[in-house]
Amino acid sequence: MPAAARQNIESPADTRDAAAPPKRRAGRPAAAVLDQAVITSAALRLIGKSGYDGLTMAALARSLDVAPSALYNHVASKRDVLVLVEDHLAALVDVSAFGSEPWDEAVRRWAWSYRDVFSKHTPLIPVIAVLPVTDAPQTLAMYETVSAGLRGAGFPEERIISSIVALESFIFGSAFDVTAPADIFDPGSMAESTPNFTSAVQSLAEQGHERPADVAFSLGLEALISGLGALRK
Amino acid sequence: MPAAARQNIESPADTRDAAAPPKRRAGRPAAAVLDQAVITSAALRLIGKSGYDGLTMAALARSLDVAPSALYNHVASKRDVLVLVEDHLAALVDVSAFGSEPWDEAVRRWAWSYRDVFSKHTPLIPVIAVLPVTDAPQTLAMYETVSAGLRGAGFPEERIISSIVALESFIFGSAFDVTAPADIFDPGSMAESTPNFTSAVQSLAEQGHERPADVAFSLGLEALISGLGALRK
DNA sequence: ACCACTAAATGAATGCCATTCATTTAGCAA
DNA sequence: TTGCTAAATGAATGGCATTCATTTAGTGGT
Repeated sequence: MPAAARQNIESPADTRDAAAPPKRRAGRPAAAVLDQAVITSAALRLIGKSGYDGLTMAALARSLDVAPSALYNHVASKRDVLVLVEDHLAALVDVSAFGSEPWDEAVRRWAWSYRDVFSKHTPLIPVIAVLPVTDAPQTLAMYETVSAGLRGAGFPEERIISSIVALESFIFGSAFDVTAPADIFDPGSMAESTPNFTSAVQSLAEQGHERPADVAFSLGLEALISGLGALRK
Repeated sequence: MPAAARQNIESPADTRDAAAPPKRRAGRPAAAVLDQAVITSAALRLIGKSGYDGLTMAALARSLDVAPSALYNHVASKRDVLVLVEDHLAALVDVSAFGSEPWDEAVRRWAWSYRDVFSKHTPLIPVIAVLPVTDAPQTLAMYETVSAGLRGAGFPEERIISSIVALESFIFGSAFDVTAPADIFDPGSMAESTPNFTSAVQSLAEQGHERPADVAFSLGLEALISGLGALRK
């Protein structure tokens, strides 16, 4: 299966229609049905419709009107499918402000965009966080842009990667936070034994923020931006 | 499916009791074998030995010399087992510096300890991050201590929870980072097309830090501490 | 024009998995 | 003594990712 090697994610393709044409028995098709781009966009469609629980190799194959085993001619494992999806999403993260805006504003827009994209795809985070950059070219391209931006802003060379990692860690953690239920901090019957926590929760609730996760994200992000910025040359 | 191959719980791979005990047929035991504490510690032992991939309901039952279905008398689902484990770990996080040290030093110790505990248990993070506090009393106790500490340090009431969430998001993200492979940032064949990133990686590597993840964590944590601290009353 | 080779499909099989359920029985309360 | 219930069993269900032998349509070489 030499063709199953990863890399290079192209743009999405067609929308497969549901009308089932005459089913061939086996053998080489008139034209190859599958490739990594087709698999990636089918996976994204499936995730959008059924969530990550619905993303199974069987369901993915079904959505492409293909046998599950056929996928393995193009992908070595389900994890590979997740990597393809991840790299596709990385291209959606907005890095456009690097080069046109001051560094801190560029970081701000990048971080919000990054969090927003992956808050809808939190099951990918454990995959991304330990994924060698080589396997994800779009992700690598994002890092290149951010690195260049920080260097241009006067970040010392040896602190650029650490700064990105710190920001990214915060972003990933915050992406989970977005998906938490609204009442996650309701102490319920334990309220009496946790007075400080309970009143802090109450006090935040009284502020009536629409999305409390945004408040925490803004707070942390601004702290990181000013803290990291203070260490520039 | 052949019933013979389905379940062999009488596997000799038993760590608990080398002497084969007389196996009862069914019915109520002389004394109940299982409860949540027993299940929790067996799960921790199993995770320590085989990792989270090895934590299956079947393996857990086997380690307790019990049928898999017996677990469901004490736990509603595998997720429940994970919650039990999570709450056990929360009790290991060091909050002792709150009350005996200045707030920033207390936060520092808490954060490092929190990260260290969960960096060995990253599969729990997607569970914790959306878990209502009511379901995890030890975790709630931790929040109470931290809340009290921040209040004592002059944090405005309505910013306490957001500050904790920001710190916790950073901690969770950083816990993943600890488990990343050492060469995660090796650009490989893409080095030429990513000069800024590549030289930043190179420059960090030349510093020769033993654990690069610790550098990023320290950098981000100190930024958060000073940024959040600046907003006190 | 033939032929060999190979990429890309099939469908069956493997060995997992979590969870459900009818059944059994020990021990306690009445 | 009777009857109820908690806590166990073992079988069954319907998933899951992955592997493999097999098939066949094109393609490149002669």
